[in-house]
Amino acid sequence: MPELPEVETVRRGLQPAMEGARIDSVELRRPDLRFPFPPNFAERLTGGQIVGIGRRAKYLLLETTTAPLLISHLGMTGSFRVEDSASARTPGTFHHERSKAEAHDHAVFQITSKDGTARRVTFNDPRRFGFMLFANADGSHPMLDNLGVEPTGNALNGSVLAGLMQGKQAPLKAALLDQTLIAGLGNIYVSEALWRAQLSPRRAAGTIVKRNGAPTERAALLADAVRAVIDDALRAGGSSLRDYVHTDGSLGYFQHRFAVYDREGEPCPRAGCGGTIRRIVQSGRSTFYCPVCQR
DNA sequence: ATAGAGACCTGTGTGC
DNA sequence: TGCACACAGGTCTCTA
Repeated sequence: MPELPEVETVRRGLQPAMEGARIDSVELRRPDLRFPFPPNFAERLTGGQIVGIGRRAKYLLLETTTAPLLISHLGMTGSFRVEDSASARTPGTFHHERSKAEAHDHAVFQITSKDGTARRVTFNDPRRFGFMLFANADGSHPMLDNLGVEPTGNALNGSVLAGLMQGKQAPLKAALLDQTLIAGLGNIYVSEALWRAQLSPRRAAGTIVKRNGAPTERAALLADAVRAVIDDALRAGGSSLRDYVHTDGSLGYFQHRFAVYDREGEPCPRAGCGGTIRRIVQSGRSTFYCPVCQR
């Protein structure tokens, strides 16, 4: 489920329940996700208080009073859901429904929110590409060390983007997915941003930079497009394709506004373009674009 | 250094 | 209905 807008939506869903909460217990239903849970994971968290929940790129960061900074990634299919403990197991729920919902619940946090409500926060992840790790005592971790600029706020502009792309032979698609350059874009929003900027995903990344390293008009347009698509998706609560996004089980709705993603064969939505959306594979992953208006 | 392929996992949809 | 295959919001590791 997760590119930056989805992860940030999850963070915002967890925050009211978790910030300031006490951790009463942590139950792990298997020893590992993508990586093994750290030693004494549950013990180190239990009894602590959650100071805050943050995000860097696609990583969720949970600060507690008893354990090192908790770094969590949702992988492809990870999700959190928050339930009041009292109503978590609704009487009358059919057995098969429950077992389906709980089939891949791997970690369960029992907490008492600062309003006094007992809640259950459950991490579910069918493919187990997600993980939870502890950072070093100083909050550093190799996974966080080489992350690029956030595509939110005004950190990313034409000149910054030009600096990142200068000299790169890789296609724009691959460069935009590189988390060490820009941190948070994924397969959907790269396709969408390139459509908005009318740039071909196959174009060599370095071609949006002038010889002297200055940004071209294309670089400025692309930087704006990246920020705009992330911002729009955030305001729509992210995109829900196969898994729920929100911690209360509700869906994001940005998927209804995709211009090109998963729209192979459909007409390009750009007024007057007349092109047909095409799907190609770049470094093993689908890219969607309009070959007529994206150059 | 840099670009691409393969690997990690499970579920779902498609076509025969 | 079964079965094989392709594909899925990510990213780490290995190879040229």
